[in-house]
Amino acid sequence: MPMFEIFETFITAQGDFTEEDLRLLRSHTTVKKIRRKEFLLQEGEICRYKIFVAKGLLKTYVVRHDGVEHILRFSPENSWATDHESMKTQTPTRINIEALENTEVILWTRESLDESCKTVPAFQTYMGRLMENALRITHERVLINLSYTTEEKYEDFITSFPDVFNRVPLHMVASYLGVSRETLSRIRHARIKQ
Amino acid sequence: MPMFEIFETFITAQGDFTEEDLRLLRSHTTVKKIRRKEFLLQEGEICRYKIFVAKGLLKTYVVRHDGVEHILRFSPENSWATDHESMKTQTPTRINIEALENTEVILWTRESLDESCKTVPAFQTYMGRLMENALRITHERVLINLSYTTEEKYEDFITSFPDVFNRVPLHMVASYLGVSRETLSRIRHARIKQ
DNA sequence: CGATTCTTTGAAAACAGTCAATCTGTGTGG
DNA sequence: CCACACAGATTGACTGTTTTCAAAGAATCG
Repeated sequence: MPMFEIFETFITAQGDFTEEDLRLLRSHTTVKKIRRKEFLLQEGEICRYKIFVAKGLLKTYVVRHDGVEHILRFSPENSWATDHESMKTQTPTRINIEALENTEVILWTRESLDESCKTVPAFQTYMGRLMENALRITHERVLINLSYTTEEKYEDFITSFPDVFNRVPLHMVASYLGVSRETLSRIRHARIKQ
Repeated sequence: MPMFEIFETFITAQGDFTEEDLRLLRSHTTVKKIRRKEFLLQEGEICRYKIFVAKGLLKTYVVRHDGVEHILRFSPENSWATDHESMKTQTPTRINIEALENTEVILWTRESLDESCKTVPAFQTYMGRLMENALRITHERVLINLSYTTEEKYEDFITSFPDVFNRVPLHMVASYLGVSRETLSRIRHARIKQ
């Protein structure tokens, strides 16, 4: 399926979009294919795009002073990635967005995103819901960080993101959960034996 | 200063509000005084209000099955509290909102909030910014949870929320950070000796 | 195959949680 | 004013978990 049609199928399920809406959205975006290990955003840059993943998988992460990576988010197909703050305030980002697989994305610049929201009200509504969801999920993640044991976090990840779980190496799950790869390996081992 | 005027002063600094806007907002809200240890929301209820704190201090927290409390947020004056999800979907909440001091609040119901957004565009704009900020702060908190040592989390709390820090007992800071009160006590002790 | 990348394992050390006892400060009522 | 209760903070001893480091074992890819 052509890349933009994937997006059309997705967005049509999220709200009431007319043919004209879809045409407008298409005119505001560019599509891009990137290969595994390529970056869509790197620390120090100003974030230029809001990214829709039509196919493939992205990881959003920060690198600490000592070189340790912390994964903030995985974005598989039909999900989004960006640094909202850097894009909005035009300040350098601390985050990196990298493809874990060969990936096809649809890109909005700040201007074209504004334009899309202005000319396609259903898109603006969807963007609002997207932000609400992001906030809900992030709140949930804070709560999980505070109150779950490492085993529970691991369980939760598997059930919450099964599609991601079986496409990424274990050490990235560990990075997402905030534990060492060794610990997660041992937890998985103990779990399997049950 | 009368309670609603505190809100007027605050909101006027956040956007362009006319006298008429402020009159409309006032007509959509109710004000309330609650005493220390009283609740504005309890687990199992459906959240009825979006809360602006004009004076005092609220804590938002969940209670785990084993009775352990996890504080999600402190809301001192000029900040907000609610369970957005429960309010939007009219489902029972898992969270509690309790006053840590005698507190004065301004309340919007779901209907009056919609009405305020519809009739006062500057208010809707502000609500959008409020959500963006909430998301930014929550993302930052996830990152802190993942990458900071307990000492660093404690430091960060002091500098990020100095006003809250010196109004709440240490064990609540511990609950917010996700460590035991004993550990935080020892960390503080070690810190003071430097 | 050779080179990465990823995972596992063991042992030691660092860290945090738990439990129990004590200490401190605050405010209340007699 | 004192005694007491109460909430909060601290401390020590112990336990349990996680990290770290080092080495070795799979698995994958060009």
